[in-house]
Amino acid sequence: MNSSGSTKERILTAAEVLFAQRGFDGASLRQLTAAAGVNLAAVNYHFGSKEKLVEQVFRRRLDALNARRLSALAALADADDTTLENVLAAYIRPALDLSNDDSGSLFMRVLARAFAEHDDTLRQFLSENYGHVMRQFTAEFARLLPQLSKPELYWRIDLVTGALTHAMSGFGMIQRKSDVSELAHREQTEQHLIRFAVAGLSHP
Amino acid sequence: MNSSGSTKERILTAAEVLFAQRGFDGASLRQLTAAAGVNLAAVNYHFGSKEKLVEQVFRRRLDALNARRLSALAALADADDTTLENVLAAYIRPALDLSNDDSGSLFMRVLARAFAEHDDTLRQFLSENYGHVMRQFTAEFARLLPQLSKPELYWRIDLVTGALTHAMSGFGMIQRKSDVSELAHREQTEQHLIRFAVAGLSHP
DNA sequence: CGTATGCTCAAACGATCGTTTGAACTGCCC
DNA sequence: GGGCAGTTCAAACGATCGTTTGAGCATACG
Repeated sequence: MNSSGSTKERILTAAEVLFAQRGFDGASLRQLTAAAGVNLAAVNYHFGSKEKLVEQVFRRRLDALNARRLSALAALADADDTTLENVLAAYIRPALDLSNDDSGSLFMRVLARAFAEHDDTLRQFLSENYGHVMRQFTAEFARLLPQLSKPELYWRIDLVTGALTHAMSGFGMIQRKSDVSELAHREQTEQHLIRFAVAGLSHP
Repeated sequence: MNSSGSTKERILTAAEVLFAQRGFDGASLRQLTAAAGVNLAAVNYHFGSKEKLVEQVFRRRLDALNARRLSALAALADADDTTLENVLAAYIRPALDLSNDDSGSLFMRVLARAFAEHDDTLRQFLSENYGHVMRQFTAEFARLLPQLSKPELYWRIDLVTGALTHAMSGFGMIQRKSDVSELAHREQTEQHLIRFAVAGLSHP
């Protein structure tokens, strides 16, 4: 049982863990509130419903994640340094940083689950609130890869997104070896993802 | 309500549709048996439990899918024609063919859901029954890409798997245009996936 | 001190879940 | 026709779900 922070924060943190482990439907409010060390009724009191709790779990992480992505992208434009590698890094690095945060590490899995569940309500929420981020990065890719037709570019971005979502949510078999530091592993991971994405986006 | 085939077949087909739409937990036996036009108790009578029904849904499709993948790979070896493109086609084409089958088209989504759900029971079942297929293809990739270290190769296969799973389960935004035939669209898709995978696997 | 406000609590609500039961129905062999 | 194995059926079981309720507790303000 978690016992630090406010009731709301404890619920959000416990929800993130349990949603990642068992899914949105699979994690019950009784398990969740027990893990958070709060009363069952606290969820409906503070969030209104389970569905609104799910939204808040996304908001807490995605607001920070996408703000960092956009500011990293803006920093590249300011420095006149918008190479394909750098734009990809602006997209990938904030997500990998999140994986370092002990409680945030599970969030990418929650996100991947949301994609897999095809829940229209959730997809619409994500599209409405964070679609502009993807649109901004897509525009940058289009500028950097002018030789690609629109459909061709969308195809490649779609495939790269699939690969990154898969990898960052920890589906794969790649695990950190004990003789590699956490920092070194993250930088290795970042380099793998970026080089793969560059190849996938810009191949002839 | 479906009304063709035996009770078992009707249940399996309805289950595939509903599992793809609502997930394994989200689809109830009552919805499922109503859609199949059979009695609620028929699932437990014919399959023993809901969990065993899930296994059978996978078995029915994966047995055929992986047999076709392996025979396509064997055909390449016989013809002495094991290029990277051809090996990837042997893996991808049977899955895309499945997407054409009206009732099979949802199965790749079911498979992607299974990945996302991180269910240990299901993952173990898939690994035990179909792990040898992935191992055989991995060995072929290792032979065709001798310049890559083992970890490097695994990284790339992992990322390619993510991209293909994502794309083939229809997560992406790519839809067939009305002025493109179904056959032409599938061949375009296949070419996109193969060229992307070749780039991701063999980039310098 | 009194009371208003924000929060927590145990308990209960109705709904829905997977599963089980025992009777009814089917087609086939003796 | 009588009996039998295979299958279908409506009904019920206990468990668990999200949500609601109303009493109780805390803290701050007049």
